[in-house]
Amino acid sequence: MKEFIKEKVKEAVRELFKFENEEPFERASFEKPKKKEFGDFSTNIAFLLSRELKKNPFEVAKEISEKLSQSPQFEKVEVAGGGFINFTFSQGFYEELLKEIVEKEFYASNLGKGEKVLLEYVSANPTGPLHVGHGRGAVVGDVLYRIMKLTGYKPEREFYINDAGRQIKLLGISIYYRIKELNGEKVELPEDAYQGEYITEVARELLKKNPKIVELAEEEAVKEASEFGKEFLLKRIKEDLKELRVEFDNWFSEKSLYEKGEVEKVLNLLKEKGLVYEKEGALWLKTTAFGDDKDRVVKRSNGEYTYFASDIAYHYNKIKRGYDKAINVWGADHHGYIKRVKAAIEALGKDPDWLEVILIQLVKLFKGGKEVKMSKRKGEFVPLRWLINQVGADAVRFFFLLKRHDTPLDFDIDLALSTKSENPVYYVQYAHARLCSIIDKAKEEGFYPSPDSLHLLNSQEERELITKSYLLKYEIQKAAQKREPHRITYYLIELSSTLHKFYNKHRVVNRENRELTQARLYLIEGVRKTIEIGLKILNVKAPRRM
RNA sequence: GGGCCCGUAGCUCAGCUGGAUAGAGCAACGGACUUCUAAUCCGUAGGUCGGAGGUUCGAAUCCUCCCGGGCCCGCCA
Repeated sequence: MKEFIKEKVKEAVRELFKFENEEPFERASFEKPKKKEFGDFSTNIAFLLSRELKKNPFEVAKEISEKLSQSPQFEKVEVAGGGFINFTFSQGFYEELLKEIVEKEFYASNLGKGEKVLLEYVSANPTGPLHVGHGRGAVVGDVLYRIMKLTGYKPEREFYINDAGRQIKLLGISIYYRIKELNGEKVELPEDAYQGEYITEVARELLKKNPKIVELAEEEAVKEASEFGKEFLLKRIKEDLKELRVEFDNWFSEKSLYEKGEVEKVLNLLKEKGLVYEKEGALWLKTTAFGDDKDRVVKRSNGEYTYFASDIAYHYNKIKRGYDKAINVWGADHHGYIKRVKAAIEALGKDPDWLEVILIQLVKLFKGGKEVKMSKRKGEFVPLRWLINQVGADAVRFFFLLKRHDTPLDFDIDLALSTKSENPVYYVQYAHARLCSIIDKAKEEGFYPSPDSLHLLNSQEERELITKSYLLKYEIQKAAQKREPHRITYYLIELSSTLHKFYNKHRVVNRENRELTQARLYLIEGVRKTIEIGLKILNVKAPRRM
């Protein structure tokens, strides 16, 4: 629709003004105007062209509109507001759109042109169950993946497992102490140990599996506890993700980077470039050469590599795997880290814009008007699983996409459980169920969708349903381009609203008028399909009955 | 001190690569069920888009400064 109008206008401009430069068309807006008096589609192209052509916008707009009025797809083409060109579609054009909606994959496109994109998200440490913050990142990543797939990108999903380094050792220590405790010893937990209840659970499991662990020397036991805990908790994380319907193509292990010597290799590479130096017994990367505020340690004076070091190796690995683009979904608390990683990427000879970082802001839970919090003292977060059990995966997914990912989200649990229109999940799902119910009812009475008499669909509400449904295509494109999956939820709420409005004004099944009934059923089927696709992108259920 | 993000209706937020009279939902008030699902719809009311300048034919949107809020600045991950 948008491309169609753009092409039409381009053609007209070429003929009228012998103007070939396409650049203004890229900057111009071709949109559905907010006010319906302004027609079905509108463009500001005349304003942009007026500069190039040295003519006043109104004149330019007028010439274009006169030319295009003759096209069969438009009922009228008018100039308003000093230079906007407003298009009103002809009945025939609506009919074509509707047929495309019902019969084709109208929502897919090739915007991404086969670009290979690596989407990395969640990447939680296997040192505890997922919390709600992880969940938000998971849903954003997962939905972005679906959106990019529909727009012609070649996305891949990856979870980076931090299964090496200090936090894993600490996990082992924490479990070991709990084992001692379970064994009747009185223990004082180390300051920085993981305190959560789940640690005791892991300890109990380990003790069940290998009761002899208590007889081992501390170092040995801790090592075993680390290994066991890591596996156990990773499994738990995978279960949590499954509950949320989030999947991955690759599970990438940090430890494997060390085992294959990739960390060492990449540091040597940087050393050869003269970007790594020694100071105070530690190894530093000269990130300041690429805009960072200060240089960063990659190997500590005690001989251990930093997390940053393996991250450099990880990103080097991503580069070597040949992706056109890498997108990382991170918690907002990591934002100070972006510059450093981008500096490393540049140091490795890659354009730092190759890496894009999507920051996920905090999620706060509210119930009964009060914030839900876990014990702050123990540094615990609300587990994702708990939230899913409260409101269900559908509501969790939908609510996580109710706001742009970079703004803090207040999650109202009572609202998510409400079965009124105030709850947007129900509002949208209800629209779908309502449509199914009409179609079923019609079937009982012997009516079926048919495109034979679509000319009867000429009311304001019907036309709006058609254009609104078709807009899904452009919403998906915008969401992909701007990496903003929440646009789809907003779109669905709007489409549902348009549908409910139609429903309250027009009756679909009408025994007196078979032609109109079947044409409307055809329309309804198109809308139903559109909502279903939209919900599928969010991976939220589209119920036939509620 | 440096950096990033945010400030839009009573509340929660859309809109932000500049475009026409700034939009939803909730809350408030008044209506619509002998009807394909009232889990819905219609109407009323509600705004100096934090403030001040600037750029422009045109600014919620871009630039500068100020005010207010959040987050980050470790040989942690």
